[in-house]
Amino acid sequence: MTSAPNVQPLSFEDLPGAVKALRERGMRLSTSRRLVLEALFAANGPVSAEQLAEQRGLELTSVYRNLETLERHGLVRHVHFGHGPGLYVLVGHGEHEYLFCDRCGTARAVEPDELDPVRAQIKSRFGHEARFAHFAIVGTCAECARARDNS
Amino acid sequence: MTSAPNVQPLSFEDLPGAVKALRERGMRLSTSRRLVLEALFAANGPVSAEQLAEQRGLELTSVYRNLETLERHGLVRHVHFGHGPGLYVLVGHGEHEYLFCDRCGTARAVEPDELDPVRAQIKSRFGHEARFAHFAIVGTCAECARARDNS
DNA sequence: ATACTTGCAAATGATTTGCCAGTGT
DNA sequence: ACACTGGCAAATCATTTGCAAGTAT
Repeated sequence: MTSAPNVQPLSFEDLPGAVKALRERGMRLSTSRRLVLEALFAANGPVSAEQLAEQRGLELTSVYRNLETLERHGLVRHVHFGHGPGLYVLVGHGEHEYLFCDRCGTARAVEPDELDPVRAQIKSRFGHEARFAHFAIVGTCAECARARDNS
Repeated sequence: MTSAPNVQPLSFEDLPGAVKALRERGMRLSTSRRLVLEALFAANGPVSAEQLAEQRGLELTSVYRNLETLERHGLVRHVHFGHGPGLYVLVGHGEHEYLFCDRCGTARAVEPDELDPVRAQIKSRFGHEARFAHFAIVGTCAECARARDNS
C-alpha cells in the first residue's frame, strides 16, 4: 500500500525547477499545467482547485486533472483543514505541516522537524507513527486562546 | 464561533441513558431516532450514516437528519479518518480520539487524557491548543511499522 | 393541537470520468 | 505520428434541503 514510484527525490523552488522535475518524470508541459504551477507558486499557502481555476481562467476539470497528475508524481499534495475542499500545495523543498485554528481560520505552516518531537512522543507512547501531512492539526491558536481567556 | 449551547453536561452509557439525555434536551424519540441510537450503541466504533441506514433499514436522509440533530445537541459527533464519509460515534461518557493506520485501516481509540501530554507539548511549543476529535491522527500503526521494517 | 419528523425527490458541493478533438514531444 | 491533454457534459459520492404528509408530546 506504499504510494507512487517516486524514484529520485525531488527538490525545486521555482517554476523552472518544477518544470525540470516534471520533465524528468516524463510529464508534458501544457499551457494549463504551466498555469496551475504558476498559480501554485504565486500562492502563499494552500489553495483550492477552484481558486486556481478562477485565478488563471482555467477549466476546473482541467485543474483537478493536473493536480491529480502532479500529485501522483509527487510535485504537489493536498491538505484538509476541516470541511470544505482540499487545499493544494507544492511539495517543492521541505514539507510543511499545518496548525489550523478553527476560530480565526488561520493556518500556520511548521517545518517538518518542528513536529518531530510530537511524532516521537506519539510513537513512544502508542507505537503509532503519526503523519500530519494530510490532515492539519486543528485547534485554537495562541491569539484566539488568549482572547478567549481574557473574556 | 463557539458551538452549541450545551448547558448541562451529559453522560450516558446505555440506550435508556441516552433517551433520558435526549428528553432533557427537548428532543423527541421517534422510531428512526431510536433505531439510529440503537445502531450506534450496537456499533463497536465509529460508523457511517450509510451503515446505520442499511443496518436498520432506515432512510439515509433520515439517518443524516437524526445524526445532525443528535450532534447539534451533543449526543453524537463524527470523525474523519481519511477520504470517504465521516464516521459517527456516541459521545456518551468519555470522549475518544483515534489513531488511524492507513496501511491496515485500523482505528485505535485512545482515552482523552492519553493524548494530553501530546497536546501539552504542542501547546508549549506553538501556543496552539490541538484537538484530535474531528480528524483522527493518521499514520502507521505499530504492527504495520514492524511488518514494514522486517521486509 | 402543534411542533417536530419522515419520506421522497431534487439540489448542493467536491471531485471524477467518458469521449473525442487538440497538442506537446 | 502517438501518446498525453483539454473541453464539456455527465456521473459519482457525501450530504443537505424543500415540501407535503405523518406522528410524538
